[in-house]
Amino acid sequence: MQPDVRPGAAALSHYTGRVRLVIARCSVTYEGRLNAHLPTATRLLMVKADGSVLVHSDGGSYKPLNWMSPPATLHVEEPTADQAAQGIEEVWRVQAKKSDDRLVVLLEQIHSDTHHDLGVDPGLVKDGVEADLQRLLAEQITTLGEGWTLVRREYMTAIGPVDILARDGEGATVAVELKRRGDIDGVEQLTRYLELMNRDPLLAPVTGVFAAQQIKPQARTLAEDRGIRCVTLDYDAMRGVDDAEARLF
Amino acid sequence: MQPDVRPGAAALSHYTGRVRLVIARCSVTYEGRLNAHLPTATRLLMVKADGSVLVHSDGGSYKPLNWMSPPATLHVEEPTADQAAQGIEEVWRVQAKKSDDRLVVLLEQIHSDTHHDLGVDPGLVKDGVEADLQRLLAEQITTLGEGWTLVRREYMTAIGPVDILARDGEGATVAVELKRRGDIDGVEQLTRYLELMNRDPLLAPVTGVFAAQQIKPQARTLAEDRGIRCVTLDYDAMRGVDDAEARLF
DNA sequence: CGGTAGATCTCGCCC
DNA sequence: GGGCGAGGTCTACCG
Repeated sequence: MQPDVRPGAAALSHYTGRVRLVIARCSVTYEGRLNAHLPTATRLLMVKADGSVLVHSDGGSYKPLNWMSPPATLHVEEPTADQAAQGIEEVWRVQAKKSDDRLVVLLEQIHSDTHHDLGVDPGLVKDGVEADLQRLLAEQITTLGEGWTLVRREYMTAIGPVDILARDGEGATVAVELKRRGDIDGVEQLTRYLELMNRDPLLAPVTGVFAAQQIKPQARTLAEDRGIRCVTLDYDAMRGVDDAEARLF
Repeated sequence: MQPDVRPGAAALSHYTGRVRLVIARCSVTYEGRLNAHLPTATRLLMVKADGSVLVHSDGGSYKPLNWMSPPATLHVEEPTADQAAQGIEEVWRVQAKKSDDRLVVLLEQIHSDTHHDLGVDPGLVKDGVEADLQRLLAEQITTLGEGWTLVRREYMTAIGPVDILARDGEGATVAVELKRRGDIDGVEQLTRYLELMNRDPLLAPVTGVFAAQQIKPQARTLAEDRGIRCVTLDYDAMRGVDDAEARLF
């Protein structure tokens, strides 16, 4: 297996500052693309070196209840007399640098406040995303039929790139749209490409193949109604072939 | 302004357990829908009461470098002799309960390990999402033209709900698709609705309006090519009208 | 439970 | 920087 190591993968993680963790009873207000408010409760506040702030509760998923995206600046203020009378100990104003989005945190009881050095992160190495599927299918294009040949991957058109352009056993042109999960959007996308390419007398006629690890029934129905062939791909099997071929060299 | 308080908003945050925060030098491997690996570095590990684990670096945005979604179970193991020889102090195996997704964390140096009680979170109150825009446009349907009237919001069809169904000044039926940001997907969505509705002799002819706070050039081109009118909405102005009307009562 | 569509989407790429 | 597409999308809603 060849992991898809992208040089940019680590580029966003090169901050070398410190992370600040605060456990506090607080209320939080976001004003920007929408308005969002969190009533007072005890939460985890994470402040990263780029000024971004994450407000987490115990539960939910990886998405914070409320947050400010980087780059941003955190200003810590003393409470006003009124705020102090309500038990507020600190006021955080987090201002986005590239918009007027802002996050205000009113901290009532600070249970814990720590800083930690994390250093540079080497970043994530991924394998098995659509790009890997595309590489494998391009290498194993005869999966789609005997005598098929690859024209090219990412064939550019005026409205975007066709995942794979190929020729079938009779030499006819085929546009292949590839998805991990095939749903209606992918069929629409392929349909737009086919309409455009079939208007080009140098390319027409072009037929379509919708290939995915899993194709939803509604997407299959729509595709077949439009004369688009649906193919379910077995990623593990394709990867197995890839590994077997690699061992030959 | 009437905030859109959804009773379900807090439903996911009712866990009353503790959050565990660990700062440690570690490597992380995820195996599931794809494979993803993090080489050794110092990171923040967050373990929530539902067994979910978040691996954060200092930087990026709110998305963790790697994670396990709830519900999951965390098993903490002693290192094998080999692992101990490599300096590994603890092995975490995080297993998803509803799939065979798993996350393995090898902890080499644990700098900090704390637990915190957060309690129940009341959840987020939002205002300004598509639902709010839809309510405002339905109330101010004459924004789209003199003499226009509302038929109904969320008009159900066989393939999904049309955001707003209205009649223009001449009494002709109009389907309105509403977006905060209008791109090509929204045009495709409206096109599917229009095709379906225009096959129904009781409804046809139905024309389309694509309304959004911002419409991307490619989406506008596609829409106008299909005879769909594009309207840019001013949410602040619409909210201002709403507030002014509210003050009359 | 599955399907659809929204999101302060985030993230990465290409122009 | 904008546009576009993918995502371990996540999340809410509706059948």
